[in-house]
Order: sequence, then structure tokens, then C-alpha cells
Amino acid sequence: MTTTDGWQPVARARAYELVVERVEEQILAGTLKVGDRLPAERDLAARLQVSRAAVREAMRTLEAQGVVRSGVGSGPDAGTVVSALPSEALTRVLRLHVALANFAMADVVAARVMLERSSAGLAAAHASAEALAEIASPLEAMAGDADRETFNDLDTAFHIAVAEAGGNRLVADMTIAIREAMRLPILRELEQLGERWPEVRAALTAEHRAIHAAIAAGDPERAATLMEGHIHSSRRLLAP
Amino acid sequence: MTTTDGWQPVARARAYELVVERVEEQILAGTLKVGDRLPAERDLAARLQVSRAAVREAMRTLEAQGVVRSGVGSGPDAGTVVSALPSEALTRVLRLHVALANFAMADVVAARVMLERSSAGLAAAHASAEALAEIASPLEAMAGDADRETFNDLDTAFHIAVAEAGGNRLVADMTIAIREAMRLPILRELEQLGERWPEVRAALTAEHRAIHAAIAAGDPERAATLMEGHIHSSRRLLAP
DNA sequence: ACCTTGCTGTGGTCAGACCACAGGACAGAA
DNA sequence: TTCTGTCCTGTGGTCTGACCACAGCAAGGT
Repeated sequence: MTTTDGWQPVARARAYELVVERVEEQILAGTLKVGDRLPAERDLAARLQVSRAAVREAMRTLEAQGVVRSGVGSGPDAGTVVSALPSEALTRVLRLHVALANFAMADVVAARVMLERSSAGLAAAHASAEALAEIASPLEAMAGDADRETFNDLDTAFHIAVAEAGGNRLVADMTIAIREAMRLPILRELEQLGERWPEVRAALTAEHRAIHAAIAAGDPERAATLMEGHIHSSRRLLAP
Repeated sequence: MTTTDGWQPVARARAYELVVERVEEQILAGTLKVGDRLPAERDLAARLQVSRAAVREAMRTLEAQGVVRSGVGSGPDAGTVVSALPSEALTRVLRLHVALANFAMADVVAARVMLERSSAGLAAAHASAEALAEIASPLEAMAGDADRETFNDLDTAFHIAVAEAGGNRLVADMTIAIREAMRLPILRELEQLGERWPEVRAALTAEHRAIHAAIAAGDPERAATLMEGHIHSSRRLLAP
């Protein structure tokens, strides 16, 4: 052997990855800003000396990252446009992996507690009147005789509204993603409740109201504590 | 007008989106698990009655989401395999959007504090001897006269080790993604420090050691508080 | 027992064609 | 003039069919 090591090149990149890099460079350099249109796929392919297929695969990657959006036809919405859709991208990724990775339920609950404690506290500190109304709205609908699926959707809406009210986009997105990923598993649990369903519904509804009250009262510590208690108690109520 | 509204169909999906959906369905249903191989692209195209190009664009989307990995040739690493690479995917998304300032820096810092407080607390409660060694290892290397880039990499390794030691996979993945996404921005800040660099390095190193000590001592509250203080103080030291 | 060789199946790439769509330009009708 | 329909153009979306590079494997020769 002429050398011992240090030779680990080069994993040559695939064409579409090079295209992705070029576009990201332009974005990071500020040459491409949100709202700008990329060259047409055929143009870009010609300029970068790759096939249109490679360009399109790159676009799919960027689209999945929430960086561009493609539209057909002509006019302002046509073509491939640089956009800022971080929440959508983040939510898609997290949601899938929560479903895919079988994270231990305890881990997911711990993560939810951490995130939603924070959200509830922030919401109590910052929530505007409109944000409060958004939080209250699902509560009213839940008061009726909602069935399990409706109840679950409204519960999701409640938690999302609290997260949004906190005002931290990143925390809200993570919260939303995890709650969305839990939507089906939780529905399954609701369906297995049997005769305990009315009792559970009443208990959860009461906890929601208390959380809303604490946020409306502007009491962060209380809101956070109630939210943590709510998540734990719903686990206790729903777990098999 | 015959109707006032309620007509908002239908945005018919693009072929590759349908392919993505089919694959995701299988994953959510548990039919496809991590490690399983998808049918070959040509097969899948035939089965779903779409072109191979559509299948490939779908694969790029799933790849960007960290859900599959493609390899050429034959053997166990060949073909398209379902995998779970959440931190990589999250990092890619966050890195770009942080650079584009689609997430406010204050929000990112707040999220980091929340996540790493939690990680540090968990680590203090759970860390095994090996995990503690993993945390200590970058600290020793940092003690020397590391340059800025090396220091930054070791700092990243330290925070990742703490996150891993917490034992909560979900929290760790999110923590890792955020810290990795901050890697370049932080390096830029380190490079702009000028003569303050030795002083900053000393301060951060001391904080790291204190955090490690608290974790080793099994004091969750203290570890969490120190970690929060560390993140805030490093912000103060590095921010322009 | 050990190489060499070629076969096979995989993703990666390409060229070229056609489709659906949305807007704009233009000619004709009111 | 104003409106209305028609055609044209450029965009992304889709498909076909071909070829390449690669990694393993099995058959064959040494």
C-alpha cells in the first residue's frame, strides 16, 4: 500500500444534487430572494448543462424543503418561485418521522409536555384578543355532543391555537407536527374507551377550560402547569 | 351566480404527489418499516401506472424528508430503502430557513433553550457512564488551543452528546437539528470576534465544564439552569 | 483454492416528445 | 369605444425509451 489512509474521496454527487446546491448558493448569497422566479426548467437545464429531469428532481427536493413552489400556466403564480414555507416543510418531516420511528410513547409525551408548557406560558404572556378567540372557538364547539372524531379534531385545534398564540413560530411548528402525528393514535384510543367516553370527554373539556382561563388571565406559570397536568392526565385517561 | 360559494375544488394532485402519498400510506400503516426495500423504480412505476420519472421525483421528495435512501449497484445497500434520518432532514430544512431569516433568531434561541434545558435535565437524571464519557470527550479536546472551526465542531459535539445522553430520541433529534443548523452562523460569529476570541473561548469552556459536572453529579435542576445560562451567555458573547 | 470474467439488476442520466394550463395579444362584434 | 371570443405563447407536468455506472454474484478457467 502506498499510503495508509487519508484517501476517502469522493462520493461524487448526483446531478440533481448539484442543481440543488447551485440554487441554494444563490439563495444564501442573496441573489435569489423570496418571491423571485427561477429560470424556466428548460432554461436552467441548458445553463447548468444537465437534463431537464435532473432539474426537476432538484425542484422536488427544494419543494420538500419549503424553499420553492411551482405553478403551471402563465402569470405571477406560474413558474418556479422562491418561497418561504418553513412550517409546512417542518411539519411534514416531523409528522412522518413521529409515525415512522416508533418513538416511545413516553418520549413523545415528554416532548409534548416540554413544548406545550412553553407554548402555554408564552400564550399567557402574549396572547392577543384574536388569539384568545382562536383558542376559545374549539372549546365552544366541544361543549356540544361532539362524537369522538370531531372531539379529537377540536382538541387538535385547541392545542394548535395555544401553540400559535405563543408567538414562537418554531416552537409552534414543532408542537403542531407532533400533535398532528398523534391525531390518529389518539382517535384509536378514544374509540376504545367504551362507556367511559362521556366521563373522559367531560374531564378533558374541563381541563381545556381551565387552561383557557389561565391564559386569558395572563398567568403563565399557572397556564404551563395546567397544560402539563392536562397532557399527563389525558395519557392516564386514554392509555389502555 | 348560481351558488354563493362552497366551490373550492379541486387542485388535482400531480402524479409524483400521488406516489408520495402511496408510499406514506404504507409507512403509516406499518406495511413498510425502517430497513425495508421499496420495489425497484421500474416496478413501482408499472404497479402505480405512472412513469418512472414520476416515481423518481417522488423518491427525491421522500429523500429530502429523510424517509428513504437510494443506493445503486446490488447487495444490501442497493435499491431504495426506507430509513429514518429525521435529524438530517430537519437540519437541512432549518439551516436554509434560518439563513433566510424565516425563523426569527430570538425564536430559535428560545427553542434551543427549551430543548436543551430539557435534555440537560434528562441527562443528569439518566446518563450512563458511557454517555458521560461522550460528553466529556469534546471538553478535553477543547481545552487545547483549538482554532475557531475546531472549537465550533467540538461545541456542537458537546451539545449533541448531552442531547443523546438525555435518552429521549425525539427531543435529541430536534436538538441536534437546531444546533447543526446553527453551526455555520455561529462559526461566522466566532470569526468576527477578533481579539476577544481567547476570552470567549475560556468563558464558554468553563460553562461547559460546569454543565458536565452538574450532569455527572446527577443534579437535573442545576444542569438545566446552567445550560440555559450557557446558551444565553453565549448569545451575549457572540451576538454582534 | 484462487482469480477472472461476464451477467444481472439497481439507480442515475439523458433526449425528445406531447399535454394542460393561464395569461396576453389580437381581431371581430356590439 | 368596449366587450368578447380566439389563438398564440411559455410554463410546469408527464411519458417513453434508451444508455450509463455500479456492485454483487456465479460460472468458468487457472
